Formats: sequence, structure tokens, C-alpha cells
Amino acid sequence: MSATADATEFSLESLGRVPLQGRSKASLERMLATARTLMLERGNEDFTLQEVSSRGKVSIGSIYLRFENKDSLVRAVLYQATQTLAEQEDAMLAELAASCATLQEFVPRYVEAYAEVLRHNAPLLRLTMMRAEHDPPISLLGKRTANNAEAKAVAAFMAYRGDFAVPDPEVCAKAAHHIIFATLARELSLGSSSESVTNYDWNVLKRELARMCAAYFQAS
Amino acid sequence: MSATADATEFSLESLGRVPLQGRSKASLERMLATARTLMLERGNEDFTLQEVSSRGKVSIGSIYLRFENKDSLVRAVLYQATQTLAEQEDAMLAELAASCATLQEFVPRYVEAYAEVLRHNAPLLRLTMMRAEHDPPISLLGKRTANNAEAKAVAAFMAYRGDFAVPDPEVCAKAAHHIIFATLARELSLGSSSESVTNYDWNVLKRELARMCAAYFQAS
Amino acid sequence: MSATADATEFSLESLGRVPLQGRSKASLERMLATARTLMLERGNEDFTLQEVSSRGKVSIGSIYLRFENKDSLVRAVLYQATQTLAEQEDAMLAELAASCATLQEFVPRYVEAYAEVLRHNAPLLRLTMMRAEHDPPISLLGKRTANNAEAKAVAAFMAYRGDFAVPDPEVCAKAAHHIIFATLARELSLGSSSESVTNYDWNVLKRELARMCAAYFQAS
Amino acid sequence: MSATADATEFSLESLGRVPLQGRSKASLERMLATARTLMLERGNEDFTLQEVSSRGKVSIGSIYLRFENKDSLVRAVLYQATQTLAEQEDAMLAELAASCATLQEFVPRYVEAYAEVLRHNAPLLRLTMMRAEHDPPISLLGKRTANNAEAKAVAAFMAYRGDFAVPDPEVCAKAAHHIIFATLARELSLGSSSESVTNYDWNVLKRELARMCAAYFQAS
DNA sequence: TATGAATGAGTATTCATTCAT
DNA sequence: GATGAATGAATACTCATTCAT
Repeated sequence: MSATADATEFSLESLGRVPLQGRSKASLERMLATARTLMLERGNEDFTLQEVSSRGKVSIGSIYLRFENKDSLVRAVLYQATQTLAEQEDAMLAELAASCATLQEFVPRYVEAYAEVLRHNAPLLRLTMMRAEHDPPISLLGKRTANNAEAKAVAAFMAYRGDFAVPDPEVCAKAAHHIIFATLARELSLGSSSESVTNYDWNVLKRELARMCAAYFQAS
Repeated sequence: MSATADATEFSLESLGRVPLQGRSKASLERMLATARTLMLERGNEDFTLQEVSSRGKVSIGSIYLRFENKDSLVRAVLYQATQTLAEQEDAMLAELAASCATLQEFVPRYVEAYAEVLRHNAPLLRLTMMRAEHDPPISLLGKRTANNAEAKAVAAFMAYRGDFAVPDPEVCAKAAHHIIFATLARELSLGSSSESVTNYDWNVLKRELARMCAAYFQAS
Repeated sequence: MSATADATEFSLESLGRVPLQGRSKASLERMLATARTLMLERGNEDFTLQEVSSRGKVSIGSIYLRFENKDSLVRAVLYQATQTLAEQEDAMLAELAASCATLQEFVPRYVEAYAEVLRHNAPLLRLTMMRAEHDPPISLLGKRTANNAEAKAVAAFMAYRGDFAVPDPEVCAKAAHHIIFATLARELSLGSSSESVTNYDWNVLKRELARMCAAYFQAS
Repeated sequence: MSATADATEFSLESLGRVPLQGRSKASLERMLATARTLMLERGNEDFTLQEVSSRGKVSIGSIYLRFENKDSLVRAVLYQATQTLAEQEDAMLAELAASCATLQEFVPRYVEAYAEVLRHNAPLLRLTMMRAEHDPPISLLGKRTANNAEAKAVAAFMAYRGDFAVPDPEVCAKAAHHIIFATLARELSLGSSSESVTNYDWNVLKRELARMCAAYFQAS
């Protein structure tokens, strides 16, 4: 299942207006990059189109030529970020699949690797999740992305089906993925600037999460 | 550890301006109730003071008599919500402690009861967590509340110390609390209006979470 | 002509509301003193009645019991300041009259002494003159005060009538007073906080002003 | 010394935002003219931007496109007024220089002409002087303007150096300029709407001022 | 009398969006 | 297509004044 599976529905073309080439494309990329930079700098969507215009060397008119309104621009940035996250998940899972022989080896490395992927993408992921609360298109994007991530994670676990002691490995793998994602995301505050919101030790958390999953999978 | 432990530092008196009685108190309560209602209705803090004034039958001036600015009013609403949540956690833990004989009995009932408490308080808890990202006083409130909740949860688990098979029950109890809270919170989207952000079945999640914790505590 | 000649028309009683005694009088004085302090601190009338209330330990209600409105309070402060200035002018002229034998001796000492009186009273005098622009009662007060000051100054000069070389000493004395007052006032910016608005040397100005008047009076 | 000597530092471009042409320029001029009209009508800066917007047929946004804030607009009006005054002083001095043969002829005509220039510009000059009290940029503008005016006046007097009887004509010219300006300004109340604040006869004042200066310059 | 809590009209400023060029 | 100047609705906050107690 590819990270770009939903490209048609959520493509820039669907969020923006037209396929572009050359100068126009470069200009579109400057808009997106500038908007993303501003969102990362401020941790929210409170940038102005004037700022995008001046910092990104794009005219206000150009922005409205590509995007229906400001929301549309923000959505495009979040869509790109979501794509990136999915691609990194894919790569991470592919690498682990190639290098882990057993479930016992896989579980802690998965927690560790997933934690780093999420940490890296946390700021925009957090904005995506916040926006999903009141923005149906982003909510839909979030659900699809989450479902894809779940499917991919479960498939990765199932490669080690024989190592599960429980009678229902799919159910457990699915639950484990949910729990791992939720815990890591929460501890990252999904974007908290510097320090964690809680002070719970990040390494301890990863270790115990792995330990908990291992016990869960081995319970008879 | 009482739910009101931080009352001095985060009391309405410290957030607002004065202790009140009678009509004044009623008026203050109308402001807070109206602001809370608006925040719940919209899922964010984008209400206007005009709205609080007209819907709450309080003059704009009265609001500024009690609160330094709009932020201060929002903080007071979140503070109250945090208090309420802590009180419900206290009550929930007290009741479980009185009625569960073993850890095996306690774990699933704790997950279930905590899930319901969080679900009930999710909308404002979500706003609190969002605001904590950029509002230091609320960030501090959130950290203290989280620490208190952790301490209370660990203590509750430790009442069943003898039932743990692991050599380090405190560490496991702490991790379990973090993981349970994070998972439940995420699944609730901490305030998602109607349906869950993910479509993962809420009852399955609760069941598996309990199962996972049980396995974790029994691992040798 | 006494400095209190206009007391009836501009008395506190006329500006405020009632004659007072004891506690009430003390409270009235606190209002006035606080308002004056605030006006001096800020160099304008932009204080609030809340500030007068809290700093002066007077209730808002009390203020409205003594004064019709804020303007009325401000006028009372300016009236008092005007009284004080007039009294200091009186004292200054009396002293000079007693100690100067000739016009030649009087002129420079008058310029010097008047300069110091104005410097001392400049901040509130400036507020009075500014307010006179758009506040008829204060404009009237200003005119009467100016007329009184003129009459007193001319009388002082006329004590040395025999020392004038010009054929029209009254005309010259009157003009000299106008010119001295205007020049000193302007150079003081009538209340400019610290430094003069212009950088023209204050001592040179006083010396030349005296020299000019002396020449003027001696011209044939 | 030209009236536009400070143009670089205090130009509209420095106070506002951009150089303009055509429609934009017309709109900028409407803003300034409307603000100036309102300031003259009321004798102070208490106009609202809504008023400028509706009376001047400019949108609020346009104002903020040209000026950082309301203060900036007010400063621009005062700057223009200061420019105008300086230009009229230049013209007046040039004309007198061309038509007066002697100091005796020059002095009364200078007082007369300067009085008329000040009378004409009094309302905005008064606002400039009031604002200078608490607004550093305007204070600086005022000081520079005053220094320029002094230099120009002294130069004009010095054209008649041979006609001075005093040993220090520069010192006297400088003092005379200060005294003439201060006296005229005060008598005009620098902006008093209709009548003078004092009731001293304006023509008498001008005559005696000239007489005084003449005597001063001729004193040996 | 005296208090001070309550009132609400009034205003500078921001910024997404439009549209004349 | 491309530009960026112009628009104006929307909103937090202040403070003189009132009036219930």
C-alpha cells in the first residue's frame, strides 16, 4: 500500500487549482514553502498572506490564482506534510522488515524507529490533528492516513505471525499500533516546541512501551 | 493528594481579580458559564466578548472587572475544567479502590472508568492541551495536573503491589498510566465533537488496553 | 489688587458643589492633591478617576459628590494652581518693590525673579493655557489672571515712573510685561518636562531681555 | 538656508511608507487634507480614523497602507504644516531683504510680516508645539525648525550689521528673534480659535515690539 | 451621605479578499 | 495571466458616569 495512494483525492491539484510548469511551478513551491516555514516558526496557522507574499516573493494575486482561499493553502501544506510522513513510515517499515528476524527483535526497534519518525514530523502533524477537529477535508485526510498507517503497521507485524503466542495476532497488532502511536504522539505533544509537555522520560517510555507490547504478544 | 492541591496558585482569584459574593458571584459565574458554553459549541476559543456579554447578560465592563483580558477569562474556564476532571479522577479511584479485590479485577475496570471520565471531559481537556502549547500558565497547570494524576494512578496500582509479577511494579504502573492516558486521549481526539477521529472501535480499544496492561504486569 | 480677587467666581465652591468641613474637607483635598500629582506626573489630563480613587483613598462616588464631572475636577486643580501663581507673583513684586531703588536696578531683578516664579509653576500653567484653548471657563480664568498680572506688573513699574525716559511709560511698561511674560513662558515651553524646547541659553535670554527693556525704557 | 533642508529626515516618505503617483497620491492627499481639516476644526488631535475615512473618501485600510498608525498620520500633517511655515518665512525674509534699505526700516516691517505669517499658521503650529511636549519625533522637528528659523532671522538682521549701535549685533539679533517669536506666538495663543487669549491690542503689541527692538539695537 | 460595582458607547488596528490595471 | 493597492468588517479594551446598597 503506497504512501501516495490517495494522491488523486488530495493532490495539490485538487486543493489548488491547476497543473503548472516552470516559473509557475516554482512560484507555487515558494508559496507552499513559505507558508510551511511560517507555520513551523509560529506553531500555528496565524500567518498572513502578506507575509507569504513578501517573504516568498509571490504576489497576493498569485496565491489566489492557485488557491481558493487561505484555508486551501494551509490544507495544501498539511497535505504535503502528511505525504512526507507516510513516505517516511514506508521507508522505516521496509528497512525494519529487511533487518529484523524475529518479533522480539522487531518490536523494540519498531517503537524506536516510529518514535523518531513521529518526532521529526511532529510540528506539522500536530497542526494537522488540530485542524482536523473542525476542518472536514483535513479530518478525512487524517482518517485515511491513520487507516493506511494502521494497515501498514499490522502487515509489518504479521510478517512475524508465527512468533505471536496469542490466539488473535491481528487484533493484538492493531491494538498495539494504536497504543504505540497514541503514546508516542502524546508524549511528543505532537509538536510541543522544545520540551515534552509531561516530564516523563522519553527513553524509559520507549523501553516500557516495547516491553509492554512484547508481554502482550506473548500472553497466552 | 487532593484535586484541589493547586487551588492557591491557580484559583480563580489568582486568574481573575477578586473574591465575590451574591450578585457579583452570580455574574462571574454567568461569564464563565457563557464562555465555556461558547468554547464547547465552537471547539475553540474564537468567541467574542460581545457574545459573552449578550448571551451571558453581563456587561463588557463587568468582564474586565473580573478578568484582566480575554486570555484570562479563557484560562479561568480551563482551570475550572481541570479542577473538575481532577475531582472526577479522585472519585473514580476511590470507588475502584473500595470495590476491587485484585489487580486482575482492577485493571480492566480502571481502564473502563478512566475512559469514561476522559470522554466526559474531553472537549475542554483538548482545549487545555492545545493552549498549553503556547500559553505558559496553562502549560504549567497541565504539567501539574498530569503529575498529580500520575501520582494518584500509581498509588492506586500500588495498592495491589502483591499481585504484580514484574520485579519493578512502580515503573510498570507509571508506564501503564502514561500509555493508558495517551491512548484514551488520542482515541477521543481529546474533544473530537462527535465521532472518533479514527474509526477504531472504542470498546475493542478499552478491552485490548486492559489486556495489554495485564500481560505487562504479569510478565516475569 | 489681591491674588484672590476672583475667589468668588472661581472658588472651589463654584467649581465643585458644597462647602465642607472636617473629614469631607480632607477627602476633597486628597482628590485635588491626587489629581494634581497625576497631572504633573503625566504632563497632561489623561488620568482616570479610578486612579484618583485608588491613589487618593477616595471613592468614585465621593468625587461625583464634589464635582459634576471629571472636567470640573481638572478645572479645580488648575484654579488652585492659578491662585498659587498669583500669590507668588504678589510676594515677588512686594519684595522687589521694597528692595529696588531705581528702575535700572528693578528691571533685571524683575526679569530674574519672574522667570523663577514661572519656572516653578510652569507645568500646571502650561496645562491651564492648553485647556484655555477649548474650555471657556478656564479661558476666562486665564484672561482674568493675565489681566491681574499685567495690572500688578505695570503698577510695579510705575513706582519708578520718574526713571523712564520715554514719554509714555505706562504703554511701555505694559508692553514690557507682555513681552517678558511671553518670552519666558515660551522658553520654558510652559512646562516642558526637563530641557527647554529650544536650546537657547536661559541665562543669556534673561540678561538680554533685561537689556532690551532697559534700552526700551530709556529710548527718547 | 532652505526651508526644505530637513526634507530627507522628515519627509512624508519617512513618516508614511511609500512614494506614490496618480490615484494613490490623490488618496494620500485626501487623507492628509481630511486629517488636517479635522484637526483645525477641533483644535486638537481628537478625530477618529472613521471620520477621516468617511469624510475623505478613503478606506481605513488605505490609511494603514500609508501610515503605520494614527500618530504617524498626525505627524505627517504637522510636518507639512511646518514645511509650509518655513517656506512662508523664507519668502517673507526674501521680500523684506529686497525692499528694506536700513535696519530702521526693516525692524517694524519684519515684526509686522512675521506676525502675519505666524497668525496664518498659528493653529497647526500650536498643535505642533503641544505634541512636541510628549512626542520625540515632533520635538526634534520643532527644535530643528526653530533653529533654522533663528539662523535665517539672524542672517536677515545681519544684512544691516552696519546699522547696529551695540557692540554685539549677533547676540542682539538672536535675542530679538527669540523675543519677537515668543511674544507673537503667545499673543496668538498659537492657535486660539477666534479672539486672542489676552485682550492686549495686537497692533499696539506689534508697534511696541518693533520700538523695543529698535531701542535695543541702538543702545550704546 | 458614601460606596464602588456595573455599564456600554466608542476606537485603533488587522487581514482575508477583490479587482482595476 | 499577474500584480498589489484598496477595501471594510470585525474585535479587544478603556473609562466616565450611574445607581443600588
